Amino acid sequence: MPAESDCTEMLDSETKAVETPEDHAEELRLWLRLLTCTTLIEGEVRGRLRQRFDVTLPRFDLMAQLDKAPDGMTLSDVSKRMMVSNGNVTGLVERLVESGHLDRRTSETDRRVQVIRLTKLGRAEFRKMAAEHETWIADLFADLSPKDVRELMRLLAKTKASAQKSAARRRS
Amino acid sequence: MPAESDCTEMLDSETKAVETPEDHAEELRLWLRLLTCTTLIEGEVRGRLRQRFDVTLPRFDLMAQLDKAPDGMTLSDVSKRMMVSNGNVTGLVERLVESGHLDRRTSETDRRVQVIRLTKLGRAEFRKMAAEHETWIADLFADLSPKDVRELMRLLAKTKASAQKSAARRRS
DNA sequence: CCGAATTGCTTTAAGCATAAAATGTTTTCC
DNA sequence: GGAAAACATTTTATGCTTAAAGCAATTCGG
Repeated sequence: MPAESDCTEMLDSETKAVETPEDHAEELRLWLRLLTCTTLIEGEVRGRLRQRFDVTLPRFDLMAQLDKAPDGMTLSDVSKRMMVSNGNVTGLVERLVESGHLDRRTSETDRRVQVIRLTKLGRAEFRKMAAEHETWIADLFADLSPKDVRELMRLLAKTKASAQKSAARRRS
Repeated sequence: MPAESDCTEMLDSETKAVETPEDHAEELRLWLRLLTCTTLIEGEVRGRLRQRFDVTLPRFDLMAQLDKAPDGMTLSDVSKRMMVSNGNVTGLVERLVESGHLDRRTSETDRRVQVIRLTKLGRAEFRKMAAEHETWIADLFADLSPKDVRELMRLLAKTKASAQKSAARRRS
């Protein structure tokens, strides 16, 4: 048995007598800060999309996914990529088909599958929005140096991997 | 006129003839990664809160705010702290009062103001949830070294400041 | 004082989001 | 071939979220 658990150990959850509840306040503060940053930027982007283009963020996100897939995507693909529930996509697509931005058809080889893609209108509108959107993001991150950006990218990649591992751990 | 704008310049938005549209792909990628991380972790926390305590994340967040304010808070305070709309808080509070977790009363000095605080039940339940929640967060960030955590904190602070500045710039 | 902002909150209408159950389709595997 | 499992999507029930409009109480400027 290790004298001191100096870092992360699986043992904690398996050895019975863990006396020190351990202090995870730093991680908690980090999580709250991460959340604050995201909420702040997301709210800003949402507001600008609404003001300038009268479009919602989820609609924009969905169109962004489709813009990268000229041959279309299935609803499941979209759902995975956007990390939202299946049912959510159904409604979102419904409204975007309604407004003429999306085209939806049943796959010919598998009648369970719906393939959606941007219409000409949808693509044109998205491109316009995306160009402006990119400048907003650049402005929101304007005070970060290129080095900061690189470093953040690296640390967030590490964070993502860590979280995915933890999520997988739970599911198993 | 500077020969080359080698970094961020206000000039860009003021001098008419900016030929190069500039490449902000890095910032865009950073934003997407930030969003992915947050969504991933948030979804995980949401799921665990639901499974273990049958509580939603917004409810938990609201209780967390109140736990830090033994004398209670006004709805506006809560709304600002949580960075959500006023109307949102109204409904959340309604349901939490209903379930006996919150106590709400009209301020005696200003009858527009509603002061809410945790009930004994609310506080007890929150403390139980918070303790477990902290271990989840620790686990989700487990692969980050203490140095990584510090560095991320620093960079996110910088990011937050930058975004706030940009948001203020727009509002003015 | 008193009308005009301002403030704090609620309501409304629309849309977003989830989990879980239901529906129809295709595979799998005896 | 045919039951059972797996799959893609939709439906259902509930709750969250926003922007904008509305209401009541307070404060401000003349």
